Amino acid sequence: MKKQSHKIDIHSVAKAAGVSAATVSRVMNHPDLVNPTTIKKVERVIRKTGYVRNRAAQTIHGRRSATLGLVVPTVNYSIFAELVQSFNDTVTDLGFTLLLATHGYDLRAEYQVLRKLLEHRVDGIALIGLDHSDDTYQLLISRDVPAVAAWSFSETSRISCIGSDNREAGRQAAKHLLSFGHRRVGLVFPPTQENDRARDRLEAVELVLRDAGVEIPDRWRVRSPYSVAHAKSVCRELLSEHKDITGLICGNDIIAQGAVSSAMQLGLRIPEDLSIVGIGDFAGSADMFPALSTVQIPAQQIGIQAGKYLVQSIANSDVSEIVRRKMDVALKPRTTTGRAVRG
Amino acid sequence: MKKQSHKIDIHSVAKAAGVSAATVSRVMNHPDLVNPTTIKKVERVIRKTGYVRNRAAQTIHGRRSATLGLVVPTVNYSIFAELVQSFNDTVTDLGFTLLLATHGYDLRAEYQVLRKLLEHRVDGIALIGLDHSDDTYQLLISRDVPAVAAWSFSETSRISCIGSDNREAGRQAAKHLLSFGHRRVGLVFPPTQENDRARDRLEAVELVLRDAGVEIPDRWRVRSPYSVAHAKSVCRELLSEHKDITGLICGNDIIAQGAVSSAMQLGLRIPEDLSIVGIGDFAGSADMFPALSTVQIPAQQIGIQAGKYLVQSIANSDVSEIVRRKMDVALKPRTTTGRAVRG
DNA sequence: AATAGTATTGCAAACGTTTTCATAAAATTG
DNA sequence: CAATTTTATGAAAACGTTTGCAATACTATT
Repeated sequence: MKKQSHKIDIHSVAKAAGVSAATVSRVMNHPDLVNPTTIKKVERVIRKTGYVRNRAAQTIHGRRSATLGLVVPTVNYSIFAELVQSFNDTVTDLGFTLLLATHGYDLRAEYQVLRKLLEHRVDGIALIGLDHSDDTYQLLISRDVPAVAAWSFSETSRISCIGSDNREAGRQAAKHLLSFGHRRVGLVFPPTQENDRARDRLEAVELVLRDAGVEIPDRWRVRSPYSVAHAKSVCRELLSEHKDITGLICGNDIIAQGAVSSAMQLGLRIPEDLSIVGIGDFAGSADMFPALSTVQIPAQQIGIQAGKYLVQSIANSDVSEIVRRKMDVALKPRTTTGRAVRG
Repeated sequence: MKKQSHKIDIHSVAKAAGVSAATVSRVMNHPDLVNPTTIKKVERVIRKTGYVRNRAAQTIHGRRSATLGLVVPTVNYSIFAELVQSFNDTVTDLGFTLLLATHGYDLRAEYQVLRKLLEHRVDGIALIGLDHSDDTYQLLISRDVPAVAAWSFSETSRISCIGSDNREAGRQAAKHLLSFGHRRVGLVFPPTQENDRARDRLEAVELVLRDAGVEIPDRWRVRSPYSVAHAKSVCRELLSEHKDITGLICGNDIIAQGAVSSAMQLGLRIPEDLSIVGIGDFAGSADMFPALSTVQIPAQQIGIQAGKYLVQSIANSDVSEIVRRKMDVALKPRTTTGRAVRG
């Protein structure tokens, strides 16, 4: 019904309100500089005409684009769901809009999507983890756009990071299983090449086990991408071939869910016959049955902190200084782990 | 190392390459119009200088912004995960970048985020479902931006829609339970006010049950938001107070997962003591244990189709014509449902 | 060799804002 | 009441592209 003649720009609003374009602009951006009566008048016209301001024009003028880029490996499952949600909520409240991109755990693709985000002149960038191509780091630094690596923590990161120490997460998972006396432990992890989270976790797990004198034969080490179905299938194979395994450490909770499912299907009792520990504590892990023992990574907090940090460093335009914030992991012993009875 | 002096625009590239800005522009947008030798020359300079083109300037000129807006209720859990992922993959391949916004099942908030997306001059908009505020519909129509309602299907939708018939989904879920002889059935659904998917499903379920002569007392009808923890807690209460219930129909798979979890915790055997059916078939539902019986909504297909449709109708700029595409639902009988033994 | 076409390039206007500077009106001060 | 400060507004330049038009340099045709 209110089909406009399609050229409602700031000037037509200005004309209709009997003011200049400058005033309309100020009504939207610096209302404190304009007479309250004028504001009312202009706002009524804006509402009546259905004027929607053009951020592109604003951006081009050199102002902020009011957008933030978020690059995650995937939005499948709930792996990064809490992070995306809390990051988005945080920055939305602060007036930003989210440009989301995924790369499917391919760092070459990550570089490409990052470029696209920068073409749109995002005011800041959040990435997952610290494994990125050199091109990616170059680009981030040369454009000096505020950037933050979420999810991982490292004292030597090349850019700011807000996240957890994945080594610590791996360590806690392994120690948890050891504490129940498990010595025949299987390892189900995703490929670790371009994934510092998985790599750090796995390395720490192996270290802890070795230090405890626990030897893991290669055939107890299996690969699975982050997919319940895949994990379920590789675990079924592993568990049916090696019935002496009493514990499973999984690269994340999605894999652990697959592991639990396969174990139950094989008729194994959890945790009497088999203990399973995940990493992440994704939404739902606490409430599945049996409740998943896991090492919590505070995804929601990380999202909030990353969002706030980014917005703040945009406001201060203090891009140069690197900030590193460690978010504590926490063991969440639940019902998928227990004493090794067959041990 | 390649820290630029920070003013690399199309003109500096042009100068460095010894051509005009127009030519540089054409290299990026209409390479067929420029001499291959010149292309090479320009591309080398682009690479060397690290020039990243400014989409805002392009957008402002009236060209497309190469962005698409996607508005979903939430990205928590895996409810819309597959849709977001497949939509994103599809439109990314076609050269678009995704602006994502969430509204937390609040249609007032939805209007606000929609406005923000339009400020950024997205070339198209995808929303979830058909319940939207009048303001939202007004805005969509008055700006005549290509828009599509994903997830739901209705023959009388005010805008294009690509999705499933949620009535049909509800019908199949109810009939499935009836087919096993269940007559004492609990209903666990989210609030239905601003959620046409939930409302349609619930209405259809009630209709089918009534037609079959099955009466559902009000105390067997419970509300739960889409959260495993909430669903688990309300189901525990429901099931422990009303032990004669033999079947549960859940508003979606997340609720169903909570239901399964609570039932198992209460020591109920599934499906011997209690059958549970969900709606959605989210990633993981097939692989949990017990495998969830559910009515599949082809999320991935919907995402792909919605993406393609939007891009196409942008290319043809045929905004006016409304397209409605129905995506079939499919009952996926798995192991959480079976004959009513206590019936 | 002249002509007509085609391929390649540059010039400059246009896109819709924001902001600096200038000015006019109103309020404050002595 | 004059002088000064404050408040409110407008004119116009600037932001970085794209593209219509015009011009030039080739190529093919007669």
